[in-house]
Amino acid sequence: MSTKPSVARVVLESRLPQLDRLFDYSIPEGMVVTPGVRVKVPLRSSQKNTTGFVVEVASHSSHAGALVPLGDVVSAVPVLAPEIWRLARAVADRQAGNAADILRLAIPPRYVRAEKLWRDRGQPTAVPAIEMQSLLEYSEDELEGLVAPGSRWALTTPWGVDHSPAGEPRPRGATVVAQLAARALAAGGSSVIVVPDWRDLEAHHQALREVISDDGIVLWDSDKVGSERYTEFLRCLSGNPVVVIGNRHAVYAPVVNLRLLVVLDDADDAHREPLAPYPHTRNVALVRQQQTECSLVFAGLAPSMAVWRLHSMGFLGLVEPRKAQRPQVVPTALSVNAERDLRPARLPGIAHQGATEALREGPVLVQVFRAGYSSALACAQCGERGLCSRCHGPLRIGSHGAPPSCAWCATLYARWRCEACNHSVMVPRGQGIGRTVSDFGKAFPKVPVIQSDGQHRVHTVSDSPAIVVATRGSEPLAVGGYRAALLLDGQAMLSRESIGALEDTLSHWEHALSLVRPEGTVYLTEVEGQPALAVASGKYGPLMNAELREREALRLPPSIRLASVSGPSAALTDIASRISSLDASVDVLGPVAMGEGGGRIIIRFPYAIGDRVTAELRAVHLGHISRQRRGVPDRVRIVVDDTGQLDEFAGSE
DNA sequence: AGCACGCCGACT
DNA sequence: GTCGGCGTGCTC
Repeated sequence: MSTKPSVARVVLESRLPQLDRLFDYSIPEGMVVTPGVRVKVPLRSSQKNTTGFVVEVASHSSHAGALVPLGDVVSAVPVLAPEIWRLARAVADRQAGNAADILRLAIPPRYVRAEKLWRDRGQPTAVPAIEMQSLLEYSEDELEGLVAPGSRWALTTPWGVDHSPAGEPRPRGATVVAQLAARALAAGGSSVIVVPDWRDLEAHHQALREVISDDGIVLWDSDKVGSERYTEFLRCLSGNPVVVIGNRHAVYAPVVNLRLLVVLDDADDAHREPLAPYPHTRNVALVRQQQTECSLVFAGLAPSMAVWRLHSMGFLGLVEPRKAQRPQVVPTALSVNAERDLRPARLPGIAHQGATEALREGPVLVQVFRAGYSSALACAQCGERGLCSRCHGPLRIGSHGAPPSCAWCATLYARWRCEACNHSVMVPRGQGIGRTVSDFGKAFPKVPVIQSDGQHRVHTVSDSPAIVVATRGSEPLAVGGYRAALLLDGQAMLSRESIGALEDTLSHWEHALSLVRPEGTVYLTEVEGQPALAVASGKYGPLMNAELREREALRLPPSIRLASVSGPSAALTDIASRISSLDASVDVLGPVAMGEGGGRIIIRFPYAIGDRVTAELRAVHLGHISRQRRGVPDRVRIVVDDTGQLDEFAGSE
């Protein structure tokens, strides 16, 4: 009997939970098969060939039946690194989903041309140039500690704006992260930096390029065209340590010798994976850190609830900037003024005065909540809703200057008359950004007003006096830093019916603060109590601890884990009973009806029994697949640890 | 997903 | 007697 490897264990690229296990195939004589390569394999039942990845080669199979020979090797490039396979398996188990779905996120589609070019070019020989700098805000010990193998951190990034040699402004935090990556690379280790959106990607890429030469940087950008994505992916496999900077899928980058894993702004919605099995970057990163013993850094201006929980448990160390470049914050809620003058209705006197003074020297930021120009319209005279006379759909303003149109049937209304009072002027309903812009234009007639929102985002503003009205998240960077900022809609942001309202609000406040000069002043209107105290002092601990205690009492995340299951009602009752019989600490909310014969339940369970619950969920899911009747379209869908599901659940009740 | 296997009603 | 309905189960 020969002992040479003749069996390939393959994970199939199939979305079916029934096929989410390894299949053994015999390796035909003369075929060169290494772990990680993509292969074509026959599946007897579904006559068609599928593809898969070789996870390992062995000399014996534990499969009782005869082995079918492997089809073809698609490419000799081992695109599935053993480390990534382990990660995919663990993440899939955690999410009660299948590993192939994770691999779909982790391994970009193959481009033959890109692969040829990469192979012909060969391995880069030069070691990337690294420029390490010391930082004002953190000691050298702290920086080294942040990249120490096996360590885990919540890192508060500094406020303020840095500039590239070309004068491009960018958040100071990007400089700090770049220095961490430089230290990891100098120690011979790779870094993976996962950021929420393309703006952060650009800023961090820029900061990295200033300290690490391009051959040491991999840009993992899902917005790139496929061939470029594949090229960058292959560069991770080249055998040399690199720094990968990218958005959420970059967390799966198959780098060699991972030393540092950074997740920026983990509370940002962009870290929620919209594809099954919906793994959140934060959770993938936690699994990967556990498996590889790299250092893990959750970086941001304000901690998320989940990160704060891990910190308060002692699981994450906290590192904060030493030299606070944080501007002074004045909560104005206690100094409400009664006089009526030309100032915007929402703006207290002290903030108005501060803005007036600051505007003599430079730009002032006004942060508002509503996204975009309030799209719904109402009669300016009587307030009646603007509705389409044809189909009764809501009228909207699309772009600036364009006439109103119906959101349903797209009829244009160049000349509109209110049905109630025959008035001819419409205004946005509610407090849109357009309203704020016009209010400030009236209150400060000599100063230009710049508007930035989701649709029309302004990247940077100059150092000359201007009022910059921006929706939260769309604040332009000011070249010289803002002289002052007004945070207008804090109360509305805080009182949203969303579990993420607090952390989201804190992070947007801190972001606005970070764009203001250290000697500037930030005025926070309307907000009182603990949130106002926290942002004024910059000490979030008491507020976060209180919030955590409350969530523990209410059994809300992140103090417990969540799974939501939607599907046919019969399946839900079965799943609910099987899961809740697992342990007394599990409880089930619902079911809430959702459409024809279907509904949704929410399962709450403690972290300690997480593995058992997700494994059982998977087993129950499989059971319901085989019982599924044809023609019934609503399948069972399981979403694990997505707080957005809780918001939707609350909204549907 | 596909596809085969398998056990009950109306047909040459 | 058989052709074929689609419920159930398997895929190395």
